[in-house]
Amino acid sequence: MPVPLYQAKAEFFRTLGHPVRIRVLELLQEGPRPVHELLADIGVEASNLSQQLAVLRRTNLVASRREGGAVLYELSTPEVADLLRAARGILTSMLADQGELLAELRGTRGEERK
Amino acid sequence: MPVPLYQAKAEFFRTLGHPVRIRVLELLQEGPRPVHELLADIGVEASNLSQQLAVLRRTNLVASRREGGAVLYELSTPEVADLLRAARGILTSMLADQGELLAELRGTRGEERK
DNA sequence: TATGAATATGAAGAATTCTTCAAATCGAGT
DNA sequence: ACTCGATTTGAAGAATTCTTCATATTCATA
Repeated sequence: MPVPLYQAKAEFFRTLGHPVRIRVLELLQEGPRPVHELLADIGVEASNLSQQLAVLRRTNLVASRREGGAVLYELSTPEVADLLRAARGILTSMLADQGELLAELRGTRGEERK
Repeated sequence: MPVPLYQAKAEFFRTLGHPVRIRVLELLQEGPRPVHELLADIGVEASNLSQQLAVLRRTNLVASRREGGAVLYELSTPEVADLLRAARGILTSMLADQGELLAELRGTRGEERK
């Protein structure tokens, strides 16, 4: 039983534990996209997005290449889609059960915490 | 497109972003287990494990019930297994690619950090 | 080569999460 | 009721992660 693997797994999940990073990954599922486009879709400061992209790059979840004036990002492996799908499955079934954030699922907007 | 859902997803992944919590989930895949047994398998302080179990409980990833003198924990949904499997898939393929932590995968033990 | 748009980087304070310690709770058995 | 083992809780400082600001790069084009 590989011991420090748990550490690696935890780090991996922690990488996904940020709303901007999640959005980026979901957007990239549809194919490569330039930063300025991500920037437009997700509404955060450019430097903030860049920081999050850097995190995703470090962990090799995404890769970037320059295309003319812009930088394109893409998923480094399509398997990420599987993961996101699995997560979506659990989340919706859990939310359905507890029914707590169901409103959110329907787009009600709001900002509760715990 | 549900907006604050990204927040919920991020929180969900962050919940998985801790080595002890990952181990607990993996152990629970094999079925319900009493705390003292988890405690023996994972080598941490009782109060630490308890804190992590509390986190998993809050997010409804696990459920607990009392069985005589001990408290049993179990996954609240077996779908968690899918998620962990998907993560394992990505991780191993990524590690294989970069080959960086491959040694760990084989049980070589060690403690490097970037 | 100078200018500008796009993107990245470094650093600092704010916010969040971890770990640990001490103390509380809950039953079981006496 | 009392005590013991098992588990949880609250709190505080340490450690990590976020956000933001200022500045740096990089390339394209004038």
